[in-house]
Amino acid sequence: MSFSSDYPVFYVTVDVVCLTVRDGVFSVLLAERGEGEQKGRWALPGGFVHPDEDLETAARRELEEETGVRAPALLEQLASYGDPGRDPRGRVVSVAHLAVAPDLGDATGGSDATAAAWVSVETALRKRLAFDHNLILRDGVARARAKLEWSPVAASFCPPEFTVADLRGVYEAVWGARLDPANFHRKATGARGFLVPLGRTAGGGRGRPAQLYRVGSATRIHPPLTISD
Amino acid sequence: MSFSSDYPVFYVTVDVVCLTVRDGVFSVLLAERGEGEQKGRWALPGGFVHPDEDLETAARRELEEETGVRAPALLEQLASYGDPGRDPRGRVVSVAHLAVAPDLGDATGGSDATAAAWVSVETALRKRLAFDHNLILRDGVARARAKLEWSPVAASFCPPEFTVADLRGVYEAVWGARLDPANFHRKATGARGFLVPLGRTAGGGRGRPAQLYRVGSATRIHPPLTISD
DNA sequence: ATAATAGTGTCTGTGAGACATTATACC
DNA sequence: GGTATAATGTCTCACAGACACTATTAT
Repeated sequence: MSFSSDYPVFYVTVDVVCLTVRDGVFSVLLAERGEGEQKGRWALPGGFVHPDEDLETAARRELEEETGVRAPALLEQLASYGDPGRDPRGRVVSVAHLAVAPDLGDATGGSDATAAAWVSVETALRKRLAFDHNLILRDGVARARAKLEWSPVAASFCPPEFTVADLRGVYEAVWGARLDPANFHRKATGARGFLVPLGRTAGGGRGRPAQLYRVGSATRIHPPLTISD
Repeated sequence: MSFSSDYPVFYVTVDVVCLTVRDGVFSVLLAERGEGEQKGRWALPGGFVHPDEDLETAARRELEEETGVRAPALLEQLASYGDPGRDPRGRVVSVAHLAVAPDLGDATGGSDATAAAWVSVETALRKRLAFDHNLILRDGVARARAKLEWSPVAASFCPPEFTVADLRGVYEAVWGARLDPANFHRKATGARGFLVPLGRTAGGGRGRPAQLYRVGSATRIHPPLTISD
């Protein structure tokens, strides 16, 4: 280091808003805090960035260590939270990330034996989470809802092969709205580069079997799937 | 502080991508670095966050100290940049901000006597800026271009009272595209809550005098002003 | 009058939403 | 056949883009 010793010093953490849809319920991954500050309170998974680690790597590592969730389909930076006093132990800036995963079943907890659980977003927002994690969660949820309109992020909530009805279920759960199946089908399959048909059908349903798709390479879906005004 | 002494320690800075439109040219505010690291190279204005200051306040302070620009019409967080090695002096995380200001005339430089100048975005992106500021600038420009579609941010590039032609000039400069004046007029004035007519006209132009407007209270413009496909 | 810019009208194509209709499975 | 879901077709309305046209100023 070549900074003089009177430069202000900070601690930097990452926190992860990890979202999924489980049985039609829009859910977020929470970890119960063990020993130390805010013990026993629920919080977003996260922790201190290591000295030689970039921010995204730290987010991925903390997510797995605290909750056992590996390799989410999407992980991107959300925003940073650095108000003085947001952590009573010192000056901590947290770089929050947004992760999206398909339904992975119950959370097992991570290698450091903290408890982890999927909680419905509605419930989580009503809880009193640790630090400023209510604010971070609100921002993450808002980002996810907005991104559904113009990005293929909905497919990140689904397994690699999925039906149009699966995808519609994601939109309905995240937006908390009912969508017309017929119009949704036409719009989703018509958005260029969004869905790639696999030529096979899904079994197990009650009616006519649905085509299977995988997500295409487009980074924006066009025209966007607008949430009804 | 109650962290044990072996927690990793970081320095936290803010950098500001401050954008404007000057005589039809989409421009960014750069500062020439004085003594110290990367001396003589152009950089985004920014600096270290003070111990008791929140991030947005720090961004506002650094912008004024280094360039003399006060109270931009918009200042919001952009993203954080924290790769190990992005600053050779130590582990520095920079929280970048996006600012938008109307044309303020030539930059005078700030109280600490560094040089500051408005540079066309095109030129700035071709320069080799300090640290990872080329990346930050790219991200800021992309954010601004995207926000024009659905937010009233274009008005932040204008003085408090402006004409529809002024506003169109912002879109054309930022997007680098020509827009049909007739259709733009209909869309801009038709977007609910975007423009508030003042009932007065602007003088000085060559043709029929244009109505003056101020920006409305809407946070999203609807329907959006889409950039032509 | 001419030029220049502001602002409106009109036409056409695309897409959204409502909803009817057909297709294909299980019971 | 009855029911459930997938997928397509049809109709109407709103809006985007192209562009003709009118309005109001300066020279």
